[in-house]
Amino acid sequence: MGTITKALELLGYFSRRRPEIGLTEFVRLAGRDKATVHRHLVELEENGFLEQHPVARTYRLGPAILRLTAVREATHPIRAVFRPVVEELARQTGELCHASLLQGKVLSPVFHTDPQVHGTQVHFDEGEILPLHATSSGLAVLAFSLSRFVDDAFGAPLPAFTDKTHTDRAYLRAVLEDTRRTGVCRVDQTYDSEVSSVGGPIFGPEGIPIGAIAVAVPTVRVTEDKMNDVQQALLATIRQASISAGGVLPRDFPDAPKG
Amino acid sequence: MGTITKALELLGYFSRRRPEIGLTEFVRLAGRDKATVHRHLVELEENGFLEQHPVARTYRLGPAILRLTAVREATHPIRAVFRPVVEELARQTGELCHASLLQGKVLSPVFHTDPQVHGTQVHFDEGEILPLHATSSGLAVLAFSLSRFVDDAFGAPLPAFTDKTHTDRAYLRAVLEDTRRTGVCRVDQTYDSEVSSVGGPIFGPEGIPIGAIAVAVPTVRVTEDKMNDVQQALLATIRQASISAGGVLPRDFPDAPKG
DNA sequence: TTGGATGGTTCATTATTTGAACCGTTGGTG
DNA sequence: CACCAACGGTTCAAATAATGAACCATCCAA
Repeated sequence: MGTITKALELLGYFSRRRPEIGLTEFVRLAGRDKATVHRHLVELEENGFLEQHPVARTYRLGPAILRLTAVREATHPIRAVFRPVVEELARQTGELCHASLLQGKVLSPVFHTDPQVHGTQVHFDEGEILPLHATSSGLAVLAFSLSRFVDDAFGAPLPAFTDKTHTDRAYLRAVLEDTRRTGVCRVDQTYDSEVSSVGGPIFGPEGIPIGAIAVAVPTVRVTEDKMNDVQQALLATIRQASISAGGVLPRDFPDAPKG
Repeated sequence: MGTITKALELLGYFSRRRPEIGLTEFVRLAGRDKATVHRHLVELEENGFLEQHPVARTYRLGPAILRLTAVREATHPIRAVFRPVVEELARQTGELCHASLLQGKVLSPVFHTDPQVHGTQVHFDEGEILPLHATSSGLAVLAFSLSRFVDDAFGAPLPAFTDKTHTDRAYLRAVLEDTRRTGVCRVDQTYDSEVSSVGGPIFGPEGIPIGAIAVAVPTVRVTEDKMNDVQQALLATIRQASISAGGVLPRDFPDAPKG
């Protein structure tokens, strides 16, 4: 494994639950020698990707990350596009909604919001990369991707995240078929216990998915009527977000039924 | 120079003016062999820091940047803190305002806004790392930093950016003295021709600057009255932004005069 | 006072990176 | 239509950087 990859993976250990990490904890997480990890941390810090607390000596994500996001948003304002439509979807559905971008063969969350109208809330950690096969977002992306991409994705190991994660490829391909018919994918506790979700793809300029938007519903609030409402709202959101992002929907993408 | 640094520096070549970069242009910018640069780009892409356009083959900043920003903001929401105060300052002053965070011995811009009330506007590129000695933001940070930090900063070469950039250290130390007295630093075309600016420090929890906010004014609009108004507004903004960011002002920080 | 946990450093050894040389594709020009 | 320039991409022997075992310093709890 390349040295660059080893260093960048250190950045991926941060999360809402783990905003600051010390050297020894990094060593545990990375499984590498302390001297090696230390040198990577110093070099990331020298380049602004980390900053070290002067007293506690723990590290956190640094200003270069923020600066590069500002650069990216200045020219491809995808977060600015996602925010209003995801916030409106959250308002309509009353549930946590999140948007993510395709990163190789995983999804990288870029924005989420929870309207906080209920006593219980889905926990969402924006640092958590999402698998394709075990999430509604991921399956929605696969459903509208090229065959080669799907073959590659299914060619890799498919870990189980809950005891309801589907790993049978024939079954998953049938789910993709169904998603193509309806435009969105519905899953039940395949990634998180006690959470169901409905996800739909966001299309890029070539009519191929570049990301996804999903609505997460605690199973205690799942009813058939509610999930149908969520699905309708999501179909409209997908359309709007894709167009706002400069994308085009495939010609056979299902229309949202009127009403 | 470490391999990690070489790779991360590639990310720094992106800007509003240069949102997408091809392999050959990277080679020119980095001054390294094509095979080396290509391997670094591939490894950055594999980790989500870059994505490659499938047709044009150019690279742009990738989703991992956005995800890590979401993680950082979830726990240290500095951009969320800066945005309202910088937008209000821009509304009050009618000029481009920007906030940046200290990154080693440079400033890394994280948010800027232009109220666009005038026909002419200052160009601002959020990818551009700002030097300390040649900007009002930088000098404001230095004025309230520890002596050792200032000595280190002045111990490095001090490049000139315009023919009005001050590089005489005694002169610059006098500017720092004046800034400590007034709380903010005023400069005239030291970094950009035709642009003057007033900058002030943002303080962290230890009462030491962690960044800065500045107002940039095209020299055609500079009057003594306007710059005094800008200075007053900025003093209030610095105080508010520091407190909102969980910082404390040094006990001898000058009060904004009443009125 | 001692021991454990943490952050940090050194340098011989090992692994990775490097870049000169090469290949393929595309588009413009004569 | 052929050629050339510009660009993206690959290979592998040689060179360089990275690695990690062993060590040191500090702090805090028992």
